[in-house]
Amino acid sequence: MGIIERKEREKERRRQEIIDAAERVFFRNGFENASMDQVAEEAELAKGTIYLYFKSREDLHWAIAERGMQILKGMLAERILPENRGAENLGAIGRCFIEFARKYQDYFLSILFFEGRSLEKLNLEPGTIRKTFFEGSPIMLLQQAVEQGMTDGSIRSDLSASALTHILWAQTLGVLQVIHNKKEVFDLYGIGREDLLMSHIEILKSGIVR
Amino acid sequence: MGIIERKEREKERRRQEIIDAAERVFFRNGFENASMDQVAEEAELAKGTIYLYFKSREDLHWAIAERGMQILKGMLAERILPENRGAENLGAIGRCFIEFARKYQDYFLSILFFEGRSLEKLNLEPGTIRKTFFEGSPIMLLQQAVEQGMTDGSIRSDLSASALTHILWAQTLGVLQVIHNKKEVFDLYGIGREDLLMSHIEILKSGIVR
DNA sequence: TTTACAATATGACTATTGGTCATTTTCTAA
DNA sequence: TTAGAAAATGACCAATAGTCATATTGTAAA
Repeated sequence: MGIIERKEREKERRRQEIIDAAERVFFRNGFENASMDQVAEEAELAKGTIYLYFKSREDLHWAIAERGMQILKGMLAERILPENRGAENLGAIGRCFIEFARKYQDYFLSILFFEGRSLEKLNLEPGTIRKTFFEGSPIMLLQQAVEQGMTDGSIRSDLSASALTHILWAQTLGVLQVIHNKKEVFDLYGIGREDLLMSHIEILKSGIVR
Repeated sequence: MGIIERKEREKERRRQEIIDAAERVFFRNGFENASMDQVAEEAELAKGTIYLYFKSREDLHWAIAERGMQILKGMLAERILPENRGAENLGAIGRCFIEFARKYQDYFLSILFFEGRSLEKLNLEPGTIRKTFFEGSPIMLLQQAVEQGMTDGSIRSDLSASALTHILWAQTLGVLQVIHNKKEVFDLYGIGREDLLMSHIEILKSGIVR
């Protein structure tokens, strides 16, 4: 029965096409302003069809963020070298994250969007959150580097690896978020955004490297 | 002309009453679900009247966040002791921030809300942002403690005080945010939220105390 | 007291938009 | 050829932010 498989492929392709269209609309107009009607028009489908593939606007938005997560994960995977010590890899990860935020601003913002909402009332399929934020997530790569660093002695090991991992992620996210959201305020006060990032990395290094 | 002044007082009082009502509605139903009709009803005013005092829903929401900022500032001011060294004060500030987030969760969330959006497209009166986030903001108290610590030698002084200040704020906010938003995920994986906070403080201390 | 005017308040109305569902079209297998 | 499943449609609904012509209230001058 090759037909069933073909249909599945077509279904998946349509799903991707809808995400493609949604990206164009969301990225062009901003997440707050883009409407489902616009997405439908961009996808050249009726609005009802969109809802056959995504159960809500949020769901569609989430799909975009997931793409971002995958891109980030791919970038990180390239930079983490097994022959390096944990601490070095961590530095590479930090710089990589910053590069990602710059290079794929739109994807980065879509990730930021969900990091900034309570997952509790997001009404996603059970397992989705776990999948996106843990298994298969960039955070896990971070955690591996942390664990390696604790083993090879380049990173302090008096804190739990998972706690340390999530702290690093959260702190960095917080800094990137603030830098992005308060752009013009920092400009106004002559506080260099580049400086903020460098200071952040430097503080972290002093805080965890042994 | 006492009448003009009385009218001004009454106008300000009405403004505060509207914020009171909005708080009740927003806190009860959550920021996303509360409607302006509900606020109007709770305030026993017509909806149009609300818009005489606040130019948008966002504006009203902002007023709530500002109250939160003032409460936090008051709490911080109590804990910062001039006789302490900068580093000690910083520790106190960190713990105080965490206490605030716990004790005034609703206000904390309203602050988080705006820290998580781009101020750029917030369409606030010019000066409002500066006032809320800089002059008269809790961040300034933080900065004073940082500067004091640099002077008395308890805090590293190889980074600019303002950069360090905003980094600390942003990192801590990021951690609190993630802890709040991913509650159940952390529970699921047995990562203690208390641990995360303690680790965060510990890492910061190692990173900036000299 | 009366009048004129400004400040304040009202609520019906509009426009936008997320989401639904009865109906139609397309595809597949018997 | 046909019956029925799968996919697609778009008119429609409900919720809600924001507006504005009208009404009410308060004040000062005639």
